[in-house]
Amino acid sequence: MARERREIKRIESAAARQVTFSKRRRGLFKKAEELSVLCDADVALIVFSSTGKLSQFASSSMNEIIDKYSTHSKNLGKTDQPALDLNLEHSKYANLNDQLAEASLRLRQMRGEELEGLSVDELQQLEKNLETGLHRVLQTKDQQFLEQIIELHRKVQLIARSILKSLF
Amino acid sequence: MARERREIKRIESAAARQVTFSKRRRGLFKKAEELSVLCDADVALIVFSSTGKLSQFASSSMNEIIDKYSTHSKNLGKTDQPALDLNLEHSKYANLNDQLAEASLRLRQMRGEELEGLSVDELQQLEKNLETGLHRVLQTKDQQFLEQIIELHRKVQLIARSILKSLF
DNA sequence: AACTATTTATAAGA
DNA sequence: TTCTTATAAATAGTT
Repeated sequence: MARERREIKRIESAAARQVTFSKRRRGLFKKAEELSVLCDADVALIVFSSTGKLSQFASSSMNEIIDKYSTHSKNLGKTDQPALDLNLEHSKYANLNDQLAEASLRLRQMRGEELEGLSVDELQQLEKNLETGLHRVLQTKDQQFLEQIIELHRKVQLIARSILKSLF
Repeated sequence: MARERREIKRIESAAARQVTFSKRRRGLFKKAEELSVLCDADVALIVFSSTGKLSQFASSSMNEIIDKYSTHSKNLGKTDQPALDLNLEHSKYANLNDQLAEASLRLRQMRGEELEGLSVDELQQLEKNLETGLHRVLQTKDQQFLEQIIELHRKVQLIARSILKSLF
């Protein structure tokens, strides 16, 4: 909604994604609050950024709304109630475990390990990711070197000046 | 945002409130989805109209997000923890969560994102890992190409033989 | 539900 | 991150 229309798909650049996230999150929370006030609605909004940071809004109490939600959606549910909490705890844990296993595998594969099961297409995707990553790392490293050189230059000049001053 | 600016306070007329609720609810859900897609965020939105009707949106699974929310907010929470087991469960869970966050960060860094905090030494280590990984991926890909070529050769020969046989 | 005059949100740039 | 500004999008009141 601005200088240019933006297609609704994942923003690849992490920096741009972060900027857009900040701006749109603010807008979304504002609209959520406005809806709750204008229309006397009960609204809960939970947002986790891609880096895992939590933001939340609740027009009343978050727990209250979540409870209300659970009751509502349970009406259409099928799970019998006895060990629901335990099951939930367990599946939560198992799910997280799965995600961790997945992430570890990806990491090992980026290090060139456990490539046996991958198709040629998957290998090529991996290659592309590695090349992009390598390119960005090199760029960042160069940038840091450059900054250090500039800083050193600055210091040398300062020293030179103070020597000159002390001489005359 | 239209013919006239509307003050953000409860709309007294039930009819007008209902109309505005419909329009704004649609807008809010659209924005919630856009944020989740554009910024790769996990978003959950629960709305109860003033008449008690439920609408919901979740970028992944509502239960999953609510679980994640519960764990997060428990970290800063005040609720007294009656059972020791729950604490144990929770710290296990939190620990796993930390590990996952760590793995995700490493993955993003291998893709060349979030390099800002890294020292030159860390960047060089990352570069070395990427080069090693890339080298191994290329080797594996070549290997697979080679195997496919050999397999094709074998098949061609089989076909050639059977054609020869059928001719004589 | 459709139509627009306006207000708001926001993408890009600084 | 914050500000600015041109433009896209949402929406209040009307039909």
